[in-house]
Amino acid sequence: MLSNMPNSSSRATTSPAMLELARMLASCDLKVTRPRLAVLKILKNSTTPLSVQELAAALPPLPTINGVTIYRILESFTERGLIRLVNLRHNHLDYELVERHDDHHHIVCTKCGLIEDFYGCGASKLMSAAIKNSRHFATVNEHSVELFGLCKHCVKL
Amino acid sequence: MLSNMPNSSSRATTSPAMLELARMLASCDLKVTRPRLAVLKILKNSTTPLSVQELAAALPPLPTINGVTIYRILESFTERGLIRLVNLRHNHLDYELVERHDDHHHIVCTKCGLIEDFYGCGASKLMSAAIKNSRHFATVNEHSVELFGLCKHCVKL
DNA sequence: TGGTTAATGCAACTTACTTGCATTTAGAAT
DNA sequence: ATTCTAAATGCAAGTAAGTTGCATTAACCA
Repeated sequence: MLSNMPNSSSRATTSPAMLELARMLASCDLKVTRPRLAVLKILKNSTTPLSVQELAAALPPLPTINGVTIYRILESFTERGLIRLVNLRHNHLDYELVERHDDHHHIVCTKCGLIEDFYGCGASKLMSAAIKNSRHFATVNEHSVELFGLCKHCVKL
Repeated sequence: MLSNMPNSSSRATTSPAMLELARMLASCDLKVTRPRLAVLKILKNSTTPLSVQELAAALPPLPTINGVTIYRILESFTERGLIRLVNLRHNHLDYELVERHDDHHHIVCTKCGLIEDFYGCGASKLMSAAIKNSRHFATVNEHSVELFGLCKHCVKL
């Protein structure tokens, strides 16, 4: 059923990368549409989390995707856990793809905004400890960890 | 010099609590003004981080504080490290007071939004490990950790 | 007690985001 | 393939959020 790609009538190449994106949508029970593929592609290829505006600016100019549609797509992706909002202390939230293993975090330079990824934060211990000590919580299954500091360049300034 | 409180001409009581707030501002090189005291008071007394709108709604109705002023106050407080923005996955950022020891984090119910605090996340180990493995970073001095799960009430639903 | 500079308030503006409704289209059934 | 239906998109309009410039006020230092 993934063979019926949007734009199947056009010259679109339906590359393996596009098939992978389509599979990601389908596995989240999201219909495979051109705007959704475009948004997902950008997030997949981005090395950093993106603001709505950055994302919108990165979309192909034609055929245009309505701004309203972008908001609705981001909302549906977030609902399905395909993407997530992260706070890199840039005074707004950024969207990023959620990976399977999901122990992906960031170090952010508080001066220039440089972002570096890191994986594995040992939060499973923390999560079980938290649940033990918690008054009101029954389960903890997700976590976010971000570190803030100065990159090698900014530390010299 | 803290004795010259704003509204010193009025009936304001200059309570010890207010003096404490004034001291917090002064120690950040922020002039002690009525709007700033009001904003700081709300954040100090709140048990949870607050959105701009929640904060604005919590301000005393009279004398009114202009919306522009609220934004500017929050900006100046953030610059001086008096407050900080946190992402509790409520689709917006919330402001909270920064405490001295600063190892204060949250567990958030992904269903009802309940927030519980926890302290001490053992991030110092993580931070030194991160700096060791980092390609681009020289120092890491702040961190944010939030946990997400289900509260005892929502887990039954 | 002034004087200086920063903070506030106000008006106008830009940008961000939402809502309702008409149109299109993906995906399932035939 | 063709048709059907619900969901997704686009468009127009509107609301809310956040910003900017400038005049006024007030904190706080000498």
